[in-house]
Amino acid sequence: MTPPEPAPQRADARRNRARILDAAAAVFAAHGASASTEQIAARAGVAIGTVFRHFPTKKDLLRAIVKDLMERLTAEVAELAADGDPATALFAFFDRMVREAGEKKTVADLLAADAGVEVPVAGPVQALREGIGVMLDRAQRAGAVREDVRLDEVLALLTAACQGALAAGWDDDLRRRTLAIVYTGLRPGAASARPAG
Amino acid sequence: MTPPEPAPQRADARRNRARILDAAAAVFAAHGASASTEQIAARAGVAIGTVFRHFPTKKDLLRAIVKDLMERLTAEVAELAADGDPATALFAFFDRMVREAGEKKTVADLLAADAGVEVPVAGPVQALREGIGVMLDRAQRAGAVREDVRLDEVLALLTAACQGALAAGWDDDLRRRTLAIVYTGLRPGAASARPAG
Amino acid sequence: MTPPEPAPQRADARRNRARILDAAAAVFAAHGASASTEQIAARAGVAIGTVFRHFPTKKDLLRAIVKDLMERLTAEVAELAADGDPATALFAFFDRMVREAGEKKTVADLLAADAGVEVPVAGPVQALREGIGVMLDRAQRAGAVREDVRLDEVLALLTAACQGALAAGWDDDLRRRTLAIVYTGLRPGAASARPAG
Amino acid sequence: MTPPEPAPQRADARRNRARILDAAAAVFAAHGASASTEQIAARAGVAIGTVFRHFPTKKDLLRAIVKDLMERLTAEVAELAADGDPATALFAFFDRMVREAGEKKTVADLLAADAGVEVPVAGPVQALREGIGVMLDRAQRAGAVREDVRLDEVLALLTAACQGALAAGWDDDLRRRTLAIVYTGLRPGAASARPAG
DNA sequence: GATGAATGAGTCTTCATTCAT
DNA sequence: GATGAATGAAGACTCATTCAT
Repeated sequence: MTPPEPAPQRADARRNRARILDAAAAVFAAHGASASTEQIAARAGVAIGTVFRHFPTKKDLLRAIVKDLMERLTAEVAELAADGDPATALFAFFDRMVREAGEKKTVADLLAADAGVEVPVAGPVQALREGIGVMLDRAQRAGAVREDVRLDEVLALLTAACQGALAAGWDDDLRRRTLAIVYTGLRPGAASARPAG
Repeated sequence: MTPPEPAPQRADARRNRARILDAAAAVFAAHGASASTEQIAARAGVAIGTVFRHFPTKKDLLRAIVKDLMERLTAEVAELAADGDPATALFAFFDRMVREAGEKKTVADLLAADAGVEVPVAGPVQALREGIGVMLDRAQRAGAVREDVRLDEVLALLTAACQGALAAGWDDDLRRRTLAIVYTGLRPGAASARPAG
Repeated sequence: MTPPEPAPQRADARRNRARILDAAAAVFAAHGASASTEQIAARAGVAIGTVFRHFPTKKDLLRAIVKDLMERLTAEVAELAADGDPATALFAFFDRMVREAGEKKTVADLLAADAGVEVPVAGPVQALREGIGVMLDRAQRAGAVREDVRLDEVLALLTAACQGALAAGWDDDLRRRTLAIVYTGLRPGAASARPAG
Repeated sequence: MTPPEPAPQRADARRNRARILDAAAAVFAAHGASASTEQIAARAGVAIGTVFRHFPTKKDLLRAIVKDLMERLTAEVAELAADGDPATALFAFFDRMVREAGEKKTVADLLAADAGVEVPVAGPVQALREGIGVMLDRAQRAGAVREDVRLDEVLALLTAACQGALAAGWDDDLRRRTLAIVYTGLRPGAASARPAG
């Protein structure tokens, strides 16, 4: 019936909405999805009622964060897929996401289609998937990624790296070194390590 | 005052302790660390008071599970490090852990030094770290892993893979394909993919 | 400071006031006095601030509705008491009120001097009471109601019937049959049923 | 699966359960079903958690009170229907219920199949209905109630009287006088007052 | 030692009311 | 005057932890 959060009209409301979203992202990032709504309100500098006026449910708040993120990511993907250097776009995106994951718990949580948040990942994630698919394709055509690598594995590696960075708190150096190994695994010119079983 | 869990004397107490540990592992695996203590008591078939007699705090229970697991893993590592084929032991261990992670949430949670549980990973994880270090060393000497790979990256990759498998629910095939890429990255004989920045 | 609701001057204000009153009557009738003010505002097609500008308190709103109703009823009573057939006016009024009670929760709530609303029934209800008293008097003089019936009982019966109809949702047939019994009890020519104790 | 509240075994638990039930009856009677659970806990002299341990939901508490009451009433009805004087049992029961209604809000609320409490009136109320039906039958055979009165009207009158007494707070004298009129209406030997429409 | 009832702080959510726009 | 966002005090309910039995 009513659209699910159509961005308020009044300036203060819009400002608060943004503040809450930021605060929530930060708090959830720091303490996980079980952080209390009060904390978020406090951090956003509003009363708790305001949080609930904007997001009637904690789930709604989570969803909104994820959606926000999705949109940003999808845009990035689209841009890189269209304009980026075929040989490096995929890796650049990989880098960016993993770095961000270290900061925002949500990034990783969303990639894992769980989080108990029942995100309507259907549409948005598909877009992301497709964008990455395009980058993979172009990278393979450019000879930057071996032919037998499939999208599923790339997504799995991306998820894993994000989750890992998030959970273990990789610093810049560790992230670079670790991803380097992954990239090497993706590049052509090495003996495949396909295991027997 | 009292040492941190001095294995009870009475037979039933010892039995209960074990039951609770099992139940807790299962329940936490299924519902995450936010599962209620009541649930665990129910599954263990004891009253809630009994759980708290054995583990005065939920954290203590978590810690005990982690310790248990750690000991099991350390034993495995030690065995593989001592007796396994230098060229494959590391990969075998990798496989085993990632597979298990898909089943037991705890495995991954512990690897991530977080879980909001402040596990005293200090001692136990060090043992694991050392064991893996030995395997890495032997693998490098056997020419199965390139020289410039360091223990930190291996642990990061392991953590990441476990978390990824856990969060996204990799099936056997996906796990195999994904890890194959990682292993290729670890093997010598490919152009290093060390990125500029 | 300000008199208790000095009928606004501006045309739109007056219109809004009426709309709110109507909406409130309908909403309270449907969901009881615990319905939210937001609902009323929505139904009235105004913002919530407007409701509170006209009625600074929820209680004030309730009171206003009751007052409105009271005035309407009092007018009816006055008319029936003056112009109606002495022998039937009382019963006609009875019928009307009970029927309405089935629809408007408020009618009954107000008759019961409670509703947790502390209605200042003082003045208005007195008017109603007097009107009904007149009708009772005339009915008794016309021989339509036995002599020993007092106003208190009539009011009690009226209250009871309204509440009953309201709570149990009497349909037309049930209302007719049930009130018939009451009327028979009020009519002369039957052995009194005054109980011993 | 589990029975809906099988009376606890431990003495203190049983005692608390009873206290809570009493407190709830009193508090709900005084302030209606919207009274807060805290109030009840306070009055019962227990912590709020205890109330929820015994009755996981406010509704459950309401239900339990109603059930209690139902059982008591049903027993009374059964007794009166079996052993009472056919000519007076119905009126005696009427008296008793209306008197009680003045004290316990719940009595009336339950009779009205509403209260927003979704009482499982199905079974229990049927028992009550039947018992009253028997009393009505016997009264009619004994010539104490006119033939054309049906069970529905009797129940409607009972509901109405209870609600009225409850809402308006009839004192002993008013109750007696008011019910006398109703009883007269039920007795044979008066011209029926069936209205035209 | 085991049991399970009691405790009470903490969480999400609602809603009357206030106030900036 | 109207609008609708912000406030914050309750209220229902959960759950780790304590303690009488």
